[in-house]
Amino acid sequence: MSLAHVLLTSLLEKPSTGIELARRFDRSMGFFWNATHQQIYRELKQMLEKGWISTLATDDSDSRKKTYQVVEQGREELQRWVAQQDAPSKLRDELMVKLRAEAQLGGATILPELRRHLDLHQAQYTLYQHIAQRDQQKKSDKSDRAVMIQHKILELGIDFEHGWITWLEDVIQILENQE
Amino acid sequence: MSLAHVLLTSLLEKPSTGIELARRFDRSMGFFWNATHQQIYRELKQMLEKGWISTLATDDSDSRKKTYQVVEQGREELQRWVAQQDAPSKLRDELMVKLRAEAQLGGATILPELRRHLDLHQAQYTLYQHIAQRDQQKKSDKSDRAVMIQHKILELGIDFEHGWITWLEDVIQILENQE
DNA sequence: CAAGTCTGTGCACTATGTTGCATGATCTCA
DNA sequence: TGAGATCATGCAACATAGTGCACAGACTTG
Repeated sequence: MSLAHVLLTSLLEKPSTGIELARRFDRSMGFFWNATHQQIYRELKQMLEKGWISTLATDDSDSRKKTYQVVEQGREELQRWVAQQDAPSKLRDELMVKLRAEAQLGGATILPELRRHLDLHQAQYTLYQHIAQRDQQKKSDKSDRAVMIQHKILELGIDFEHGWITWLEDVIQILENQE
Repeated sequence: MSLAHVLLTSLLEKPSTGIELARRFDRSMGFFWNATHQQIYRELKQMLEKGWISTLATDDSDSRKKTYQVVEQGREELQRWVAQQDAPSKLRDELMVKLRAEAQLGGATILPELRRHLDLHQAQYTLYQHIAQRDQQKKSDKSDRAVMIQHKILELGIDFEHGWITWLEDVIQILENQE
């Protein structure tokens, strides 16, 4: 299980409420991990029980809103997890299965799906490029290790999207010519 | 749920037993989908109940071994699923979270993990290349649509591994120079 | 031929992820 | 100021995935 560790990382970057975390998953953190708000609330509750995080005292007491921060024990747990060896994440892609299924079934029903995915990847690619540009202007402080790492992670996302786009264009073209 | 559809595709390619399917997941099919044998047996049982597959009558009756094949209803279900729209699979990568966590925690404990992943991706890349070469010799029949699609899927795998390798080498080098 | 290993199937349990709904608090604007 | 939107939290039920263990039959070797 590592949703907890994703949340610890996110909370280290900035103490937040459940919703704020969920929203961050639609952005930067979500590029390589995503979760619904229910998962997040459930996990936060468990992390609180384990003593990895605590609520900020500064919270307005008449609101139900709770802001969480990482405590020492949580930091240690994260450190332990980072050093731990894990297998590379497995790629699990429905589109590839569909392609292969269609190779067996015959027909060209997959083409619209391929085109749709191409559009989606192009949109994602553009989005990443914008973020990269914005970051470059905001913090030209390249010496900061954390900034550099975040930039590199974004770069990987861009590379992957580019790979998808090139590949999809190629496959679509081949399949179109075969019809 | 789509493990069932992955299995349908695999069974269309060749009627098989549970174990044979599991083994195939360690190879070609496993490049973009994987599952344990328990998942597979469980799913096969349900697919049998739904009437998507049947057992081959030719099976040796004193052995418990069962060979499954896709029946018409299963073929229709697969056809339906292929045409259906789905969101692109989300990338979910622990290594990226670890990197980002380490950016917050400081230290360089992540470097060995990065090097280990680099090795693993290099091994995978080499494996894919070998398979591609072997396939090229075996079936130079490029006009076959199914063969072409399988080749393209492998090519995507190769592209991804190459992307990882380049990126990891780059990041490792940068982090090493910062120490 | 007995003991050990391998093959193939499967159950039970736990972990993780998803969907639908409920509820109180806060905001907003006519 | 009160009706409706929307924010933030959460429960319950369900669906999917993964681990650990068990067991029967086949194969193999001293």
